[in-house]
Amino acid sequence: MTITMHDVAKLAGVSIKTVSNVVNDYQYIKPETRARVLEAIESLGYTPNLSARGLRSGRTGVISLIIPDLRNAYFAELADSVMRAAADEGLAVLIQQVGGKRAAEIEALHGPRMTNVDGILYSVLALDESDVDQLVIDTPLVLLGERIFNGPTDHVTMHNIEGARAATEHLLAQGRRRLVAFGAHPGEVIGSAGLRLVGYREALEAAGVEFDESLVVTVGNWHRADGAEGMREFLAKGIPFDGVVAFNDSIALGAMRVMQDAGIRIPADAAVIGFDDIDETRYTLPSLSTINPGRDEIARVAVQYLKERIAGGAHSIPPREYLADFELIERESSHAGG
Amino acid sequence: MTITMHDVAKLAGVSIKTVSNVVNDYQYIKPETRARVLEAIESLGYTPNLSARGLRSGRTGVISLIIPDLRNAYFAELADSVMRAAADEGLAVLIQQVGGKRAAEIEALHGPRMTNVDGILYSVLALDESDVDQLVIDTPLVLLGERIFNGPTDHVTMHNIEGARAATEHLLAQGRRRLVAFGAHPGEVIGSAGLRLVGYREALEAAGVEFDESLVVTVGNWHRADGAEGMREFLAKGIPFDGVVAFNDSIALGAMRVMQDAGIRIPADAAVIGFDDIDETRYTLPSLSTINPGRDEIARVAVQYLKERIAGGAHSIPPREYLADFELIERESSHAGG
DNA sequence: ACTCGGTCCTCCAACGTTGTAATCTGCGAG
DNA sequence: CTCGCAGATTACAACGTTGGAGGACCGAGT
Repeated sequence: MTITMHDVAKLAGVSIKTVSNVVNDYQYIKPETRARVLEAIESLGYTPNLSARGLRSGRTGVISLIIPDLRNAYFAELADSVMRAAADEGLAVLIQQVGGKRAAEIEALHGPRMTNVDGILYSVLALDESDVDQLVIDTPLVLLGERIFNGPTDHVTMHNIEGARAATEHLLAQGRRRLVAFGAHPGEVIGSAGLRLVGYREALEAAGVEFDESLVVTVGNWHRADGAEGMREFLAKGIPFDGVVAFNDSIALGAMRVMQDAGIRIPADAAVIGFDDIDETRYTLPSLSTINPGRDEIARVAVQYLKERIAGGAHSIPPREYLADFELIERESSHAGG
Repeated sequence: MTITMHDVAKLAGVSIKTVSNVVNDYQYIKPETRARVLEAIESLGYTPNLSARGLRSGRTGVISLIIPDLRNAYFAELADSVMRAAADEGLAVLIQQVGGKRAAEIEALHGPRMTNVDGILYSVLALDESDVDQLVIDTPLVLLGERIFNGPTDHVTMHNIEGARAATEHLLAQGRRRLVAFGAHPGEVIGSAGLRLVGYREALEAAGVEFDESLVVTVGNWHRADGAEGMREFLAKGIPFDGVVAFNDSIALGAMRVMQDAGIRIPADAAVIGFDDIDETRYTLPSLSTINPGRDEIARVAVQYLKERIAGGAHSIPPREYLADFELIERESSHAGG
């Protein structure tokens, strides 16, 4: 039923190994033979069986991308970037959603799915530095995002502290002084939330503005709904503020909506800036200023690193760290004097 | 280096076939033997090699999801729904982005990646009914979305005409009479755009409102940017209107933004309703009324159909068609008398 | 004429698993 | 005490491919 190399070989009058050589671009093949084989492949509609290839060669041409949740626009766009970068390298992407659950992340790293995959891109959310042991696996692995630095693997991420600092400075430069740090995770030091809070504090300090604990708002998950709820609770306290540094765009948008319902004008009464530059920030009312974390660059470098690990062995060279450039994107939500 | 069934078998003192039987839940195994094997698996950290399994059994446990683009929120949410449904069935999902390009869609259906996959969920965008031949493949295939009806495969989608009709009637019921049909694709009859336009016209006719060609606005791609541009061009013509039936949420949001910039109050001056119920419609200002197409149901049924095809052979039973229930979600953008 | 190195191609085994069919054990019925 | 049968396990081959090694051919250098 299915067409194999044997069929192609027979039709082309060569051995199956020659067919294999043609398919794999082996250099010593007579142009004439190559043509004959390609013609046979074409006429039979042959496609290589990737399971067999994977079994024999140990390579499947598939990499896994472990992310919390595609519903979150940031991760959807990250997945998009990764898939484009992977496609350029001839790799397919198997996405695994782990919902930010610890057990699921570990399972994804160690489960049987992994033997079917040449490498893993893992956007860490649930694990932290105490889990470094979990990262020691035979499959090449590249980490995305924060939470684990100096682990045993390559790590590609953004300049979190600097980005948050730039966002904060941007609002401070407009004379805003009571800036809400929106999206904190209490006790977290090393994750995105922790680092971005550091950048926020650095900016305040550099500007000589005193840090006010009551302006730090915790938002558990970083979805729009959580942002809306976090802002609702914060407004209920009646604490005055004139700006919001949100640690991601989704919660910024959720918060903006609640602020507007409460009659707060953006940016006149309070400026807002987010993080991630997801697509919709361009089209909201007002459009949302944000930090572009260099997602395409992150994806490209991460796939590149992974490819090198796949080619050279998971632990052939020491772990690398790459920090992509960020960019502050000024939109209506933080227009000076707006 | 890697641990195989042989290692497990040796440690447990059984044959490798028994290990295989345990792994595959074969019914006739002494509980004691099973326990011994499981213990060996555990202590060695054995995971089955899916390439080998795939080669031998013809099943990989992976299905492919072909979609245009994850950046489009609708497809990101669809992918999310599909992955959850698939995970419940023990299937992993390999997403292939084809960017709405014809060649890429065909390649995805026929390329070598397909031999590595048990079945395909294909959200049709570029192909149409003249391409039905392309759909005749050995791999089980379930179609999502419009464009191809009565093809050789199962087809799961929504009630497009009825949904669009309900959306239109909703605005008509408020006394709106000059409703823009936003997102048309000229000449397309059978795709989402074509069907939704039919629903729009049906509703007008039922209400005795004359159809006005000048209120039909073409929007090529259904991204936010295209919606913004389409509305900008439409407004430039100065044609009066009091409502917008947008054929998807993304273009509705892009359009809303442009309308607001132009000083049009929503819903006071013009009501807006979209299609898809993507997450962000809840948080925009104003929040967007929309048609929930039953995405989870579509995903669940599609995966179910596919699983049955995988179990029973791609062409074991005649093609089925399933239309999910839709729901009209009324939000601020179409509040009566708003 | 003989060797050598480069081309081009083929043979064989192996990757790790599961389908098929065969074997073996015990136990109750005849 | 044998037969039959269900339960439990195993031997063997096969899935389609590629790595490794080797063979045949050919022209050039000695």
